[in-house]
Amino acid sequence: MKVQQLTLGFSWDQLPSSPSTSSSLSSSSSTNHPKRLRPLAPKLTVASPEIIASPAAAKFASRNLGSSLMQMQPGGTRWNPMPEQIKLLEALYQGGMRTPNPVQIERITAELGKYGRIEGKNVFYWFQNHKARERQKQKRSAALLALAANNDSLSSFKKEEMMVMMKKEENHEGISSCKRKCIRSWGSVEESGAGERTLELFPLHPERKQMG
Amino acid sequence: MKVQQLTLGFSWDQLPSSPSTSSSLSSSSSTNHPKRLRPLAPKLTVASPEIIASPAAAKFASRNLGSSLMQMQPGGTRWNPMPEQIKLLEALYQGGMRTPNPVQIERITAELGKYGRIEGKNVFYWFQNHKARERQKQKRSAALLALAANNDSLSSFKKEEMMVMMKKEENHEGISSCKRKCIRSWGSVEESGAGERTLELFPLHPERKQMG
DNA sequence: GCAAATTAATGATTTATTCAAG
DNA sequence: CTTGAATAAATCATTAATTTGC
Repeated sequence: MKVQQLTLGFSWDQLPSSPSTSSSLSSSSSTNHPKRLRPLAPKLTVASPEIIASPAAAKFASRNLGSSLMQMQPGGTRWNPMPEQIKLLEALYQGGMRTPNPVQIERITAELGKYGRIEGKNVFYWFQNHKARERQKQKRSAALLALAANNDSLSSFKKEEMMVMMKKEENHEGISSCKRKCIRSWGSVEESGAGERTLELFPLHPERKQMG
Repeated sequence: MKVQQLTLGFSWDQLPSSPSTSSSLSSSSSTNHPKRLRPLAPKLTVASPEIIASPAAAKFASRNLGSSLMQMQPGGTRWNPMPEQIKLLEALYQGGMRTPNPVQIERITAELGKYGRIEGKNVFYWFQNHKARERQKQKRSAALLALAANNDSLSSFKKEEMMVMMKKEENHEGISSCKRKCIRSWGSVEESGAGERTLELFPLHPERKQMG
């Protein structure tokens, strides 16, 4: 059934302000979505009691190493990333950076040095580890799925977590490659009396996420 | 399962694809097109017959939907927006529109149809893509700004060690297959001090498979 | 100047994530 | 907790634009 013949007055000035709530605007505009908190995120406790107080002090310290006074970190040797550092690194990672070249690492190190002692190798290792552990996450859930498929005892894991992971894998593995395609279609088909409809891809009720 | 076909009273219908417009589109007063002209002109005729088939139609076929006739459009290429269309869409975007609802999409489609063949899905995709890619740009420029804020200190780390490890990492990515593209994408070490050309901090296609 | 080869841009699809009603 | 609805992110694919060798 064609919905056509929109012989409306149609002034473009009205469009941006949707006549009916147009709530989708509110959810996606410039307001950054602060990643909903995830229950399972370990969140990497960076803060230990002996962390360097201010970024400036940290920077100064990083420039003037050699004094034993500067060895304020517990182990004394390992890089302990500051939250700001993690933030920038993850931003870069999400921007697509995987294996930065030396020039890039130098720049990143220089920037991160504002917030705490850091060397280029730390940056390099961080990318290496982050990349690898992202892959590990994927593989772990796949392995768990395989386990669950063959073994129903499953005593050592919580079943809730298992089900969550299985659900994630469902789309990839459960549905075979040939089948998971194309349930959607845009319906370029002529009307021709055919009963098939296209998948509704747009909210019929744009007011859905209208909530205070 | 997750997605299913809904039989709702709303479906996207494309504008009447005036079959005779191909010549008029390409030849009419097209001197004003600074970029992207002629949506219907096939560039090369190497194609075997099935290339013309649109993926949506193929999927549709694979899914047993009776489909007495599902002839795809003769000019079954993807939508290639006219400058006027882009101008209007960008105006709407800047006006705040991000995810237009079906009614809005219908109106926009009707309006843009004055300048060339277009369907509702094109409008929908345009907003989705534009929104996503504006976000990407924002992220990247933000990270670049953060990095550019500091360039004074150089970190101390062993470049040679890192290069060895990087080489290990890159082995499986088929760098050798691409000749000089990688130099552009990843930057080269020796241009560290030369020129003020902005170094690309992000690979264009980080995890992409090698090009054919 | 020109086509072939390549690159960058972006249209179109698919997959993963989020939210909250039931 | 499960599931439907919607969207964002990632990916695939095609085309305009650019480069390159003659």
